[in-house]
Amino acid sequence: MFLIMARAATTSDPFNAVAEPRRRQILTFLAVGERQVGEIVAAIGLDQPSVSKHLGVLREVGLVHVRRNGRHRMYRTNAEAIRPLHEWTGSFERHWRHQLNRIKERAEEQMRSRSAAGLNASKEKP
Amino acid sequence: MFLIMARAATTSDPFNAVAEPRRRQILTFLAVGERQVGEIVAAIGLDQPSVSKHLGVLREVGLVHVRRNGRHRMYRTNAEAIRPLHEWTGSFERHWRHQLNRIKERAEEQMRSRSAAGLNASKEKP
DNA sequence: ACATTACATTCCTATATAGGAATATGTCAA
DNA sequence: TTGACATATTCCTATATAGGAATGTAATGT
Repeated sequence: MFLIMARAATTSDPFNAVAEPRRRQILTFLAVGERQVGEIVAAIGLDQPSVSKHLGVLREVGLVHVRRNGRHRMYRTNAEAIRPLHEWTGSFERHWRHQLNRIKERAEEQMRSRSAAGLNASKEKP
Repeated sequence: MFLIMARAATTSDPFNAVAEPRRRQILTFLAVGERQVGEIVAAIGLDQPSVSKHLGVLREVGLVHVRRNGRHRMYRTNAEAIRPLHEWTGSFERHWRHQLNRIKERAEEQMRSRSAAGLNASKEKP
């Protein structure tokens, strides 16, 4: 079917879908509650067709849910679909905590060696 | 400078950089400790130039750090750079918790109404 | 100096957008 | 029915890849 893969489709998974800043904006805007497309257009400051297309992508990966209400469509963020991203990034949490600890430890060691070298010569003012 | 924006550059921010599955694989592999390129190639099962290019992208957005060691280059994941993604996705945590609560509540209500309707007719076995 | 090893970079191409413009679809109101 | 309004979809185009092939570069051993 595909000979070469230029780049993964934005519709293939949430990771690709949220790579687009406007879509992240939309998700944040729709997280607080249901909004119709016109409201999103007004809030994001993008033309209506573009917003509809972004919503289409978000729909395909399940990041938003839609409900028809007369001639309006009420969109809302499906936070559940964002959870896998949170969990993947969270798998690195212990590593950044570890990195921070190393930095802190080095800083403390510097403090100690400095005060040991200068004794009370570096007290209060340089 | 730019007339139209086809799609944000992968080198522009971590969100775009981790949109690529192979790069997520690499980040996971490099999270446990320093590894040289050859080891990544062997582990990921991608040709060396491709791995080097992915590493180039990850380098540009600060997701990995490099250290030269003779003719080898030791790469490691910079977990700190993943933190913003974790925090952005985490901003939706209260929403998915809320969604889960609503689902749970509805399920419980169904249970109640079912046992109320069937009384003890639905006990143990259907 | 020279071959070898370990990576990085460049060139090429098919593909997947993202935005703009224009058009289609669907719904309500008079 | 006709019209107005709210959204979605289609067509077009410049752009940014991702992978494959080939090449460039730096460091080490002899």
